[in-house]
Amino acid sequence: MTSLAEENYLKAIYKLHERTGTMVTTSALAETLKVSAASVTDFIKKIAAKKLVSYEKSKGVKLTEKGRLIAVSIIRKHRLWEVWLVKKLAFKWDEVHEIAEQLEHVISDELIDHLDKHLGFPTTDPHGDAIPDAKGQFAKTNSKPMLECAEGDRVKFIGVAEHSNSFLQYLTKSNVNLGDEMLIESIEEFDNTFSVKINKKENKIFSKDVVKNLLVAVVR
Amino acid sequence: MTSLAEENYLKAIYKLHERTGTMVTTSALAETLKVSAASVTDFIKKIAAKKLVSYEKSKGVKLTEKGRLIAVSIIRKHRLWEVWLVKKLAFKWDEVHEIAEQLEHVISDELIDHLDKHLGFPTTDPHGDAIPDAKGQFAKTNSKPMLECAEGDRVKFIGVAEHSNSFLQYLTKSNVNLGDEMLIESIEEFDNTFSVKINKKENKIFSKDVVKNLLVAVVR
DNA sequence: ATATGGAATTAGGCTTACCTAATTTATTTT
DNA sequence: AAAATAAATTAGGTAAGCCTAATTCCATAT
Repeated sequence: MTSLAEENYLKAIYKLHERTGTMVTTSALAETLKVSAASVTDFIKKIAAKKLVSYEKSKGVKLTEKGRLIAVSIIRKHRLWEVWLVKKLAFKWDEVHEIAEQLEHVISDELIDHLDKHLGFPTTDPHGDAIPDAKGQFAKTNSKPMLECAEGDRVKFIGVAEHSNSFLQYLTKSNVNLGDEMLIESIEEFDNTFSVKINKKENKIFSKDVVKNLLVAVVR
Repeated sequence: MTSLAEENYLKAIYKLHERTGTMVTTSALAETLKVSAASVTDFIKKIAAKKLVSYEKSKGVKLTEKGRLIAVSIIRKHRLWEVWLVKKLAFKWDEVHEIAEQLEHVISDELIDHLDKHLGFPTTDPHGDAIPDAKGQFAKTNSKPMLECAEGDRVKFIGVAEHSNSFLQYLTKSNVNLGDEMLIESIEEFDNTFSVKINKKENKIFSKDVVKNLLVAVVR
């Protein structure tokens, strides 16, 4: 049995590790889970005893394979529910996170299998994040932040590195959508402002804060 | 805030009251919730303090209007999710209860509104139970157990009084489905065995245990 | 009116997941 | 290398929701 708290800890550890590539610290977990550091230390000991994480005292934690599989299954569920909310229930991409945070904890493999089928076995969620398969495998993508592109690159906008509502709403308001093709016409060297032509029509100016969070795949 | 335990107590109180028409006893709640009577007494005091139930010591509890509204909203969610599971995800009517028991606790009025719309505002669930509206109102039906019908009655099968998997599976196996039209050809007075013609085609024999759990509406 | 058996409540505890305050450990700065 | 600072851990506690055992309440039969 995996409790709600356990699922949330494992997911948080997974995401923090993905972001930093290092062991996950007590303070980082306390921060993301909005609990005290003391609570984290406590809890970590329990899940370490269950072999869900390996724990080096005062250094941090890492998921074991067992823990990773649970974390990935939660992420799979979260992302499938997000697809459902957007595709079938007509929610906007900035409205689905909190609801999916609840739905992801519903336990039923059959439910997830049926949902996956109902959605046509999607491989990415509404923010462009990959949906792992039932075995915990991610299809690998070749996306990178637009910030790393060069002038003249023709790219496709396939994901966001930042999931805050304000960023998502900024994109919506600017009529920038997943799947858009973008031609990078010029880059202002001084402040990394990008001048981009979208879908061969409109021209847009993106600040550095925007382009570092736009994930793109180079076309051709 | 309403906790998971609270939602389950309120729902159980609602259903037991619906069944018996009287105050709900500690032992009945302990039985349905699978907890000890002592736990029930404890918990009842807490929800009584929150004015969700009125409690007469050693006599039982009754929902207040506040408590009833919460209970009904859980039932509404449960039944809408069941419709979704059957209509959209192709589950069978005997497979949806446990999953809906989890989904019913997801909190988001917007989600339920969107789901309701996605399903075309259904008024009954896959077992024929009425789905209350967002204000907690039930459309009233004129169903009764087939046991109360007379020979020659032409009725429509619109619900089940018993939701056990074994009964649902018996009906499925017998190819008896919600919406079927049934003509009661004869009733064996001795043991209340009913002889019924279904959809003007097949003849079926139903035992008393079956006919008391088939809810029907008289046609014409 | 009283005894009795079943239902309900009280008393005292447990576990989970959290907390604050105090202490220890690790990392930087001087 | 010692001192200062930041991070992590330990100690001791809380609330929710459950438990068993002991006690009290209540309906019914005598």
